[in-house]
Amino acid sequence: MNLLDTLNKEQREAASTITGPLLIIAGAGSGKTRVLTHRIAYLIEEEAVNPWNILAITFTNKAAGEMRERVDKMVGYGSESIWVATFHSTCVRILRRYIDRIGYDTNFTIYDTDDSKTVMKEVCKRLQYDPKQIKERALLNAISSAKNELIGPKEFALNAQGDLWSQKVADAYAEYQKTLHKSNALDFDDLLMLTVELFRSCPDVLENYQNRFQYIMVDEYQDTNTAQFELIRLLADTPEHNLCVVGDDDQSIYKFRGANIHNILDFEKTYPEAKVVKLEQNYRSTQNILSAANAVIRNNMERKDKALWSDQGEGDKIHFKAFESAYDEAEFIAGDIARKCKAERLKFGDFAVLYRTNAQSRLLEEQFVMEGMPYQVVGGVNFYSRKEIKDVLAYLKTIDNGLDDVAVRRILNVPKRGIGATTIARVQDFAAAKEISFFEALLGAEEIPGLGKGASKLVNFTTMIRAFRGKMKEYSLRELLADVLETTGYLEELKTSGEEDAEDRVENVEELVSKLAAYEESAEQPTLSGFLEEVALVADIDTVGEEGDRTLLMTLHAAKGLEFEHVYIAGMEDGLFPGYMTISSDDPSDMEEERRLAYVGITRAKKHLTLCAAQKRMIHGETQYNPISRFIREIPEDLLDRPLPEKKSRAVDEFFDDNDSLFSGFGSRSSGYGAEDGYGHRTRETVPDRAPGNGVNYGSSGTFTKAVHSYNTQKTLNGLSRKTPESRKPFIAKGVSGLSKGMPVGIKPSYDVGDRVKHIKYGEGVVTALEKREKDYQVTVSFDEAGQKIMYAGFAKLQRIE
DNA sequence: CACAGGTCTCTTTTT
DNA sequence: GAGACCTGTG
Repeated sequence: MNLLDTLNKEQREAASTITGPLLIIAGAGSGKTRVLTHRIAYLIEEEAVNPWNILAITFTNKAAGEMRERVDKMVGYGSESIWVATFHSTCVRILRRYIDRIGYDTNFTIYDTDDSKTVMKEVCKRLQYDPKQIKERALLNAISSAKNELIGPKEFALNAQGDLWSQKVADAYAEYQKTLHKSNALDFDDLLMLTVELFRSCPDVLENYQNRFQYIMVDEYQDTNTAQFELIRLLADTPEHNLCVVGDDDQSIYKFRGANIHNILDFEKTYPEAKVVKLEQNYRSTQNILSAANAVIRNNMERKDKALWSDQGEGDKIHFKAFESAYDEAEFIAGDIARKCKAERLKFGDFAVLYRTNAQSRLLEEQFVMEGMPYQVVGGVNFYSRKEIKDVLAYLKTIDNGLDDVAVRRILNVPKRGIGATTIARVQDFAAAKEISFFEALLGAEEIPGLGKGASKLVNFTTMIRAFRGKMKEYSLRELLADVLETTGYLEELKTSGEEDAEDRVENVEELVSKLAAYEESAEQPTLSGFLEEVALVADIDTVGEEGDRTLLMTLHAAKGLEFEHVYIAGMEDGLFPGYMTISSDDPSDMEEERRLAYVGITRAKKHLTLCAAQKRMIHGETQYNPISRFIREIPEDLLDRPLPEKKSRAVDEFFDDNDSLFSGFGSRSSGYGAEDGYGHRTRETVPDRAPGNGVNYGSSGTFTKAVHSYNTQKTLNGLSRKTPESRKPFIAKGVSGLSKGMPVGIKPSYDVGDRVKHIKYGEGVVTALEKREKDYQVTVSFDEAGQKIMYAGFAKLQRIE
């Protein structure tokens, strides 16, 4: 049997075209990964290509891992020598070997966004920039874009002439880069830019890799930026141009990160001899879902014409639900999934909830906990950017590379060693004057003038670090980390800090310990540097495994490449999705990008798609009233299971003209609203409370999940009473800060003074007071563990217990 | 030097 | 609503 027999005609053509440039336009769900893996197998088995000569590049580690796994299954011997990696890790591997050719040390560390920010703060201080006028963030964004466009500090300065802001950026860029270089550190963008620089300035190195990578494949090509484009172009700059890129221009959603959709749109201009194959048959979704996706994406101008089709039949209509509030929306989604799982014996893992912004996960998460359902939030705060993890890693980095100033300074006084700001400033000045690193300055603490007794504290610190370094030879990595946690007293301080989430933090540190242990076991030659490097390049999506039956909650961005039987998209409102920034942008391509995101979201669903909108929700502490998303209105009505409320475009202040039809954008006849369809106000009492005590996700089987935050309503109270700032944004209800008109008074809770109640976060306690307030009941509870708390009944969601 | 409390801003998306 | 930042106090 032929290797390619199971492919359709187009797929087969794509997989068997092996010489010259090849562009595969692969619509969502068209079997792209299948084609890539078959192509690799075909190269090796039919064309006798040496696996060693194959390079396959992806964006995420997860994608790389999956590809590797699938290729392994198809290709017997030799598949391990295929180079399958992400852009960033590919660059790291190359730079570790050759970066000394362009003036860096091969033992460089990688700075994440947080670290970059710390450096930039420093730079701004040095350049005496007014933090009110010049934001680090803006500078970093400008520098990042420059790097993505392969513009180095010198070239940037040349271009900046005559423009005041650009000149400020140019100075900061130069200084920033100098600081990084001194710390022997590279940021994410450097990895790409410097690899290109290396190739350009060292033709022998480039040639070496060109010889090795005779067959190059790039996945998700629509998301490449200029640096990535150039990197690939250089590698494929051989007489044969054996370059195969796969992508879908309709799924280009990373413009904010420098992705240039023209890389894929203009592929044929770069390589006039290129062959193009379009994969339009979709094997994932029903026709109704595809028709909806097609209808939405058709509104974009900048795209290659194509239309997905399926032979799986029409399937269900698209479900549309509108709710009064974001709270109702979340309640419905969690309840609906719970109900379906129970009634139809479906698995939680068959469901995913997608949203535009990470902030939306909170309400959903709360509801999932209420329902006692297993779930995992993907994204949000990356595991490796959590404070406690960064602290511990900073110790390891300091031990590994003393030049990493950011790491050293991070932990110098963590846990507290009585080393304050003045001392640090003196060390800093000394280091700057002597042109040595911060750590080197610490080593010579006695020579630093004006330190007084502070000097001995610094000596204690450096002695400790040097002791760790000394022990590295005899220690395993695990032992080293255990020693660090013990000797520094970090874990001890964390445990006794009394902070509310101390427990979660300790768990996270323990998680890190097991990650290190796992690394040490699986790596061929485990080293501290190796571990730190691996850790620097993981994305949150990478940690989503197959195992465990739980519903995934994530942003639309994170969902790219995934598929689920049931998909819910929450927050389909103009102002949120498409976002406010997009709506007010004068660049039409911004809206196109947003629309592509909608397309990505819709095409994640295999069988059932539910689109949700809420007429009001809190954003940045303000209550916003948003109309239904234009993307929903772009879907033909006959594909939806219910008619949309009439669209009206009335001015914002007219919202409040009459109380009866307050939210005209949603249709005053209230058709389609949750309350009357029986789902919108699904009561909490109907589902047994299986919620775990402290937000640990039921059944999440070892994968890291974000802990549920407390909803301490003391803060809410402040939030509500705060004056709503004068706002220029559209769709924001001016002057309404939740407490004023139209808000119903909370229903008297089911518990009373003297009852025992249970709170998600604080555990059990006794109600000591219950008072009616303007908007809600204020309840005071004396918790067994957490002490007395005052909260609003509507928010606290207390459960009465016997 | 450490900590508590207040103010301000903010991201939309992330390797 | 939360984090970063600033300020005043012990």
